[in-house]
Amino acid sequence: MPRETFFNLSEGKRSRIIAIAVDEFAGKPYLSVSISEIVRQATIAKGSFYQYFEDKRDLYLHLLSLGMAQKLALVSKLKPSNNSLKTFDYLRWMIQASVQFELQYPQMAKIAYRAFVEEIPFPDEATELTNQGGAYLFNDLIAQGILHEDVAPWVDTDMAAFLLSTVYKQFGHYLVSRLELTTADISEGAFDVFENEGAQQLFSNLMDLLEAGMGRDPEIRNQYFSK
Amino acid sequence: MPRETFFNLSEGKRSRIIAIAVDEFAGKPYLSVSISEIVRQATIAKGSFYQYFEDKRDLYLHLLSLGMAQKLALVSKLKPSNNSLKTFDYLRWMIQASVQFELQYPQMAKIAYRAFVEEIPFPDEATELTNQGGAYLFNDLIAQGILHEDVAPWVDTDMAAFLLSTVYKQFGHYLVSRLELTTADISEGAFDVFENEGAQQLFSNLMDLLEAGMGRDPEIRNQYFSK
DNA sequence: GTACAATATGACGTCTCAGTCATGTCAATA
DNA sequence: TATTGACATGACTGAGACGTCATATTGTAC
Repeated sequence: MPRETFFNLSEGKRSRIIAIAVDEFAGKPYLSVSISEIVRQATIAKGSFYQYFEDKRDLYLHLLSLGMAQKLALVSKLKPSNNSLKTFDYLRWMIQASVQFELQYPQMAKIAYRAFVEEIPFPDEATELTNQGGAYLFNDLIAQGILHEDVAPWVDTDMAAFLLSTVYKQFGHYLVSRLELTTADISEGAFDVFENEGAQQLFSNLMDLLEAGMGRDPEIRNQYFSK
Repeated sequence: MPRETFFNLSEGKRSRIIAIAVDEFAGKPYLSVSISEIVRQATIAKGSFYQYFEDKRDLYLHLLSLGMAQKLALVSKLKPSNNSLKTFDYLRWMIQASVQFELQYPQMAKIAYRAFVEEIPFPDEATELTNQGGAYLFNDLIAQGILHEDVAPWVDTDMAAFLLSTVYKQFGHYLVSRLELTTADISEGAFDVFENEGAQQLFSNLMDLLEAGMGRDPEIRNQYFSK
């Protein structure tokens, strides 16, 4: 946790420092981010930094938790009022919301992504913060889906969860390159995946792919029961 | 390319240096790997290193190309004599071969993986070396699959290629954790995905998932043609 | 206006890094 | 034996890293 001094700072100064730090940690691996560079950009003294944060790790974990709070806020806002979606509708919503977050807060998303794929010197604390979106979420979803007969019973729950969480984590990247979105397109939340036609078509195609594979297609189901 | 001096070294010394370097680059991001540490472990002088390699980048690119050569060799060895596999059989083979490589040369696989997901200061040269396994391969595969009527025509080729290449790159990690393989299990090529029953079952389930989703299932096909 | 706490500062210590270079070693050749 | 050239060495440079600390400045309360 940042020191009290940091929270006593003026809103402007605080957010300027955070913005610069986010920029740095989104752009380089943890080990390559330099505190000296951050204080240079923020035009604060080195000593001031260490009055705000215990150390580099402290700043980094603070950014991660800020990002998670942002994501939670966005997801709550986007959550459909209709509470009992079918499995694949819910899945589609989850993926869309996650992609929307990535487009709206690309730097935060990148920091979280780095926490997954790159090594940081303290994996435990970091994964504790970012574990939203891990595979266990999808395990539940699929297990429920099988119970509700949305998902075929022959599906290996664990494997399907792997597949979904992998897609979940990577789909944002793909969508950006596929739709050739520029930073201008997506800055300031200007892009809404729930509204954009191209994005919706991609989601539909993806869900068709997944659902046709895992849905209770009569053919497959018969194969299963005939064994 | 390493300097001539390096190739004049005794086989033992050369491979010792390479093994240590592979270890380091597999264990840390590029920017965090230290030449000083490598020469320390290899008990060679700093100056000697710079007689073998131009610089850090030179060593790294050499490792990448070694890895790609290893992969190519393994894949050629594993290639089934039957040359005209159906799309999904071919896909299954590709994924299995890739996973086998990852199990047999886990460090090399990790280096290549890092080249994909982490930033390195010279992306162009690196991706040129590692571009095997990129999405364009799968684009071709699916396009051909549609032509040969193995793949449903409504499938978005590009999207499916994204899905497959993503799975392709990540499945090895998953298999290791799912089958709870230890380093002892997989060292020295002791593990053969083509023989192991648990692995084969997982591959079957994965392919069922994918094929049921993308295969020419009559139901889906009818939906497509009725539009 | 004075006293005291909170905040700001940047030079500094200590460390490690990539890369250099003058010097040393040694085997093969003449 | 003398020469030569390939290979080995590690102290050194200059840069940059994280984190500290003595000092300066600002702000608040009386």
